[in-house]
Amino acid sequence: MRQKQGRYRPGGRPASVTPDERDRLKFQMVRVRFAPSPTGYLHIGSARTFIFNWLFARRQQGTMILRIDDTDVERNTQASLDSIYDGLNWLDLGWDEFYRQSDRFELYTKAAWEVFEKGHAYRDFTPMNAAPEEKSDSGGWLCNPGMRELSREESDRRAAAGEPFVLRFRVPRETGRVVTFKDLVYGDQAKSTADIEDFALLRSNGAPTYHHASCVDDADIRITHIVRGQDHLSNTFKHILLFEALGVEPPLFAHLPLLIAPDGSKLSKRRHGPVVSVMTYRDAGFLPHAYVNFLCLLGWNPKDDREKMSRQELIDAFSFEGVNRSNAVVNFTEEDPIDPKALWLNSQHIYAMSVPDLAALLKPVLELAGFAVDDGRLLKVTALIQERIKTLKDAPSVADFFFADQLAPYDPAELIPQKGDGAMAHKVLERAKESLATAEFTHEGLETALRADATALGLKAGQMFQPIRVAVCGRKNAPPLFETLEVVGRDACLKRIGQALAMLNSQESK
RNA sequence: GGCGCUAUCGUCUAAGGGUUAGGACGGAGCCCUCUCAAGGCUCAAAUACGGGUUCGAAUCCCGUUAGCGCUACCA
Repeated sequence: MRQKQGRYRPGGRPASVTPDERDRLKFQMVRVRFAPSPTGYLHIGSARTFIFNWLFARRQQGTMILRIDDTDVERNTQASLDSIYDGLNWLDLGWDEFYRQSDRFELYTKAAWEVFEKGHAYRDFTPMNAAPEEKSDSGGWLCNPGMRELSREESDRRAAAGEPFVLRFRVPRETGRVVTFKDLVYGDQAKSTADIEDFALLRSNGAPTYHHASCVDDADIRITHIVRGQDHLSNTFKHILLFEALGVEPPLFAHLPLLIAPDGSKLSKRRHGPVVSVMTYRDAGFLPHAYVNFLCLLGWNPKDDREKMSRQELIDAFSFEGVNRSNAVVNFTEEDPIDPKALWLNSQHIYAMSVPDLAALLKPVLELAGFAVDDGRLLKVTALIQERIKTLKDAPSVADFFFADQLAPYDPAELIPQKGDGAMAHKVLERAKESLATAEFTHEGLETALRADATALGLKAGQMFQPIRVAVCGRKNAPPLFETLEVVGRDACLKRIGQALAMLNSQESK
């Protein structure tokens, strides 16, 4: 499968392109990237950004690139990186090329000093922990006074003397120029250079900043469309200036509305807990594609009424025209941590699966719950529970009685039918015991026999069936009775009915 | 504070000058029915506020309010 190509394999070689290929691809081939920084697990908002990039790439027959933005050595951890891969692998979408910024530091350093030599950057020797109060005053925040105007000689002298500095971009604000670009989602954007601050390119430890490394990489790997969260919309003006200083044409931009919490705040692990991690949805028994489908519907629509869509349908329908501009709330509460619509969409995808496919997914879940799972029986059970589970994780609690040797304890009062009493339950179960011992053990045969029994006893169908259901399933709600009996099997049915009768007897004797 | 972005049912969204403002989730009710589901039908539920422009505004413009983002040697 093409999508599998880019899957991360620990120890595997990352995909790459040769310079020759690059020139060929440059010829208007769409190239997009997802660029997470490994400072935590894969956030659902990041996952959605990845998905939109992927959809656009596939739609345009372009290239999907994964780039790890790990320029901040202080904050990045291997554990975070691994959990991001876990999340991406679960989504099962894949990528075509891979880059890691920590492998490419020389590229950024070289580019930064080129920008400096061209006069678009200057050394700022202000100590790292300098008082920030100055910045909040009007105008003062644009740059640190004095440093911008330092002569080249003085700058070189202080640098040679070992004084630490950050390399800062020189925004051409005195020109009064207005930077503009057309965002594929948000439309025409404009900002005066007078309102753009001198941002850092290189830290005092020599490491590049996000803005710098990101732009240098985007230029180097020939990204054609930057598709990212709307939180970068304001940063884009800086990036355009940097692209120009680097001497390259800026790519196109498409910013995506953000995913937010029900109270309007941004999703955070501290405040909102595990709902912000994609792994939560895997662990909750979601189908990866169902969750992808759900995320797509947050901030995008196919311009018709479709909700449940296949991967191919999403690819075919995707465009930035369909992306809207306001942030989308992920609907969850403390009691109900999963968005109800996500749950519904998951159930829709489960219902649409073939029984063997679903059974294959259910098997490990049931085994994990401690059941010995026979494949033949699993297929039959799957058909019966398919419309009764919303997630894979629902299966053990819905299908337990098909696999357990011994039923979980239940209240014998549940055996008593509507408008009936213990005597009626007793009568029903005795009669059923006889019928089940001799009836043809298929759902048709069982239905014929048990309906005849109900008539013979002068009972309504429900009054006849409910005690049997409870005796065999251990609860009032279960799949259709005759199919269920058939799958449970004659011996187990008779045994459980016998146990139910014993429970009724001991109740009455009290 | 400065700059930028956004604003339709509780939530996700459609309608980009003329509709009884549509669909979906969730909620309520009914039907189907051996229970539970699934499915079908019905109901409640929205254009933040104020000004314009126009014969006509959810839609265009301005303002207000609210939310979000950027304003780091985080990304």
